[in-house]
Amino acid sequence: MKFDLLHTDTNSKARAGVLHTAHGKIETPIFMPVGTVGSVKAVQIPDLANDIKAQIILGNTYHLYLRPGLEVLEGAGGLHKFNSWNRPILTDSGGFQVFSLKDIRKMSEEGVEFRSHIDGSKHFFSPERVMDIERSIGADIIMAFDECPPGTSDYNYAKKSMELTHRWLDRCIARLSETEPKYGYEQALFPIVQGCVYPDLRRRSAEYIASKNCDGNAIGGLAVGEPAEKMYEMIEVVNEILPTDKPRYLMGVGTPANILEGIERGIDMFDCVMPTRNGRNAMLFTKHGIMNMRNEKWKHDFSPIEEDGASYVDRLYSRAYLRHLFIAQEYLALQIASVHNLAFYVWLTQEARKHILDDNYAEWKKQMIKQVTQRL
RNA sequence: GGGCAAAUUCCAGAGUGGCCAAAUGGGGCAGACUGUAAAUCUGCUGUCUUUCGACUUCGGUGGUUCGAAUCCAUCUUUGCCCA
Repeated sequence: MKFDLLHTDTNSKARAGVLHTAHGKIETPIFMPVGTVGSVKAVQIPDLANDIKAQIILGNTYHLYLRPGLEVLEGAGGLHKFNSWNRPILTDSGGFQVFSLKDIRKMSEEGVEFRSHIDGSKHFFSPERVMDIERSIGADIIMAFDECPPGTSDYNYAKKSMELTHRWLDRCIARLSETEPKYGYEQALFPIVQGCVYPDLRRRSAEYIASKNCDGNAIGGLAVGEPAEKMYEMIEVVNEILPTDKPRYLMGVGTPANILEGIERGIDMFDCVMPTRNGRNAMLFTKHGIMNMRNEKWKHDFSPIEEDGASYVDRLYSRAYLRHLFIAQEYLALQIASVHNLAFYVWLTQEARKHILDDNYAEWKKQMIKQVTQRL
């Protein structure tokens, strides 16, 4: 995997680059839609590719392992063939589920025992097991198995958790070196920086992760309950250490404003469920602000969803119609909102890229943050 | 023409003497959501007040009672049955 850093903004740390994978290139900074179970919820592949212009999507190791299971994924010839997305895919390792499923899992040095959220059955994830599963899924970028501790963790817990994540990383790397890709193309491992909101831990973690010389590096354990300012501070601390010639992925972030702030601090890749989940819950992100499409104020507003929006749905449908679909609980509402939000998110990162290449990112960002945080 | 039953807050529908401004569901209004256990969850939904609380409501009117959505009389309307 190769990363070309094209330009760094003069007045900020924002970067524009190109990441080359076995399934095509990714122009960074980029937002990556989340498709946990192998599907970006409510969105068809043609819309994802042609309208939203997604360049890479996510899948989740834990979810795909439980359902449909490895036999089916291997039988299909990997996730790309299974879900018909022939562009790059990144799989998360299940590390986030160590956080989100904290009530139905047990952690040890060896790994994590999960109770399936589907049927309660027991499953054991070790770093080695996770690497094997990610080989079977066949994503272009595979995440190391980590623990994502809550943003409210105390120093001692954060330190122990970070050290465990580091030991698990070594085991991931070892396992990967002992195994071959199953479908004949390269899979790149991205390790994950942890350390909660503690600068010295973040520094130590970033140094450790950087020393592994992987094809890209991720920052995890942010936007999990800590204040946004802490998150920005941690990004700054970590990005001083992570190599500039490798892509940096901020995991699970975030709001449009979070993403713009992240880009300014040198992040290249983002993913978040917010555009899809919040979209399904009637929240639209636009370049002019946030809209709750269930609100009565749209009832008689027959203007387009977003006149100058990035998707065809923005001009095809009116606000009043979309509100009607949400109120009537029509499936089409979920699809329109998801397509709109994802198109906006991808547009936002690609627009940021243009302004980085034009060397005026910082001032553009300032204006854009004002717009996107408004409530319409 | 006669008999029976019923009328409750936006709707449906509980409540059958004090714990009732009135269950529950729906509808309506607003909010939350950050590597997806989420097409989910939370709050409000008689009026006034920041709170405590006050006031007006259960088809109409008039009674009984310390106290009525609940009991009585009568009227109105609706449904069913008999002519």
